[in-house]
Parts: sequence; structure tokens; C-alpha cells
Amino acid sequence: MENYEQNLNSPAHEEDSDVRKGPWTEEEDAILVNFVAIHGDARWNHIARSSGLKRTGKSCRLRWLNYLRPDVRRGNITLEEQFMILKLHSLWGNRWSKIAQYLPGRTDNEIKNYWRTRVQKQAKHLRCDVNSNLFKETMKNVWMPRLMERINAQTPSPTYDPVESVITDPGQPIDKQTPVEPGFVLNPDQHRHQFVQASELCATSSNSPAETLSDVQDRVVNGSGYDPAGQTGFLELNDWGCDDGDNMWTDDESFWFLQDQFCHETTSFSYN
DNA sequence: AAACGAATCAACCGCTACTCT
DNA sequence: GAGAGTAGCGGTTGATTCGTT
Repeated sequence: MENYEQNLNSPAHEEDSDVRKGPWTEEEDAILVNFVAIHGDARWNHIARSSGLKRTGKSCRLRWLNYLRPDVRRGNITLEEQFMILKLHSLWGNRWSKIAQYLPGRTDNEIKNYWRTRVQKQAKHLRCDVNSNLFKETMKNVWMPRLMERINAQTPSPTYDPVESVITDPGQPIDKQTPVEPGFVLNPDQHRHQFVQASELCATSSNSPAETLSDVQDRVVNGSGYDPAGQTGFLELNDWGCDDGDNMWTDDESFWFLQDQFCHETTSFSYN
């Protein structure tokens, strides 16, 4: 409390010169946890001052929300969570905090990091922009159904949709203004057809004039992952998200649908 | 074992929105 | 309505960890 009085009476510029940055120590964490327990998790500047921590309110808030909060969930992103992130990002874009509301215990920062490190890496592998229609449609019509397959393989219900199960749950904080796409791709049998539809869509998109499906075809079929003997184009997509077998793609998993579509069906489309 | 590059993630920064006076 | 203070969000950075050679 002594520090509180001192800091309240100190001019702002003096506090600024004394502000601490960088990683938090265990002692700082303990102090912050104690003060939040007493004062609640609001009025962060007040907490920062009254605790005696030489941190800004912003820094305290971030530390609490991303690390110290008791319900914060740490560890690998599960398949369901991966699916949720992909799905919700397709709806809302980089609205990380909003997406985080549907992933209990996960922080916006964690989701943002996941997206940047894992998802954008896949875009890099495909050599297309993460915001391009090509990438979005590939994600929506290929990767997400694939994830769904794996989720369903883990759960008894063959049609379980982790996103719909949350979005239709009245107990969840749903933004009713947000349109939810009906009938999202969930049936593995429809992969090929829907991917072709998506390919057609993105190939004719004005948003990615420089990027054509054949460009990606070249990369898949002629890239390092092409297996001439097996006639199977595959990408090195085995490093999604989780460790210990929870990756979206297993080792050497073929991107058979891409190869199949590229080699046999895409000729029926014209790419402008 | 060491060096190096890649991947990860905690934390910071700048901006905007909101609230209060 | 204006301005100050604060909270929250998304983008970015940099230290650390991990994997490879």
C-alpha cells in the first residue's frame, strides 16, 4: 500500500521511466494473482499501481488474461479446436477475441499464434496468400472436411460437428447478428465434388487473378512431395497443430483428392 | 557437442472504442 | 459535445525452445 500512495502521487512521466518490461517473474505473478483475487479483474491501471508492480495496467491485464487466469487452458490445440478455429475464422476473419469466446480457456493470443504459425505455414507450403480465395476454399473444402473425418473417427457420432454443436447451444454467447453458413461441408463423400466447385470458384475469382488452380496443380504434382510410382501428389502437410498424433495430417498422408481432381477433372474448367 | 535455422509463444505496441466527467 | 482515461483488440517483435545437420 505504501507503493500505491507513492505512485498515485507520482507524475505520469516519472512512472513511465520506472516501468518494468519483459517476462514476468514468479513473484510478480503471485502479487498480481493476489491483487486480482482482492480487487477483481478490472481497473487494471488501479491494480498496477496499487500492487506495487512496476508494470502498466495493460501489461497486468495481458498477463492475467493470457497466463494467470485460473480457467486458462494450456497445451495442445485439439482437433475439435482446430476445426473451430478454421470454421470461425472463415466466418469472422481475424476476430481473435470473438473466436476465443467459443474456445473455452483459450486466449485470443493463443489462437492468433496458432493461426500465424500453423495455418499460415500451410499457405506458405501452397505458395498462396492466406487471404486468397484459393487458400480459403482449399481450407474450407479440403482441410476442414479432412479434420471432420478425423474428429468423427474419434467420436461415436458420425455427423458430429463441433462448431454447430456450439453455435446452436443457447448457453453459448452467440452473436445473433452473425450469419452462420448452413449445411457446411461435413460429408467426406462430397469432398471431390465440392473441391472442384471450390476450385472453379477460385479459379474465376477476380480477387486472385494471378493465382490459378493449375499453378497449385503444378506445385502439388511436380513438387517435392510427388510420388511418380504411386501417381499421388501430396504435400507435406503433417505438421498441423498438435503433437502426439493429433496433427491434421498423418505422416505421408496423400493429398489424393487434389491429385485426382487436378489430373482428371480440372480439364473441364476454363481458368480465366 | 556445437552451430544454425525454424518454430513457438509471451509480451509489447499502436490504435480504436468505450465510459465517465 | 469535448476531452481524458481506460479497456480491449489485432499486429508485430524478440527471446526461447526445438530440430536438424
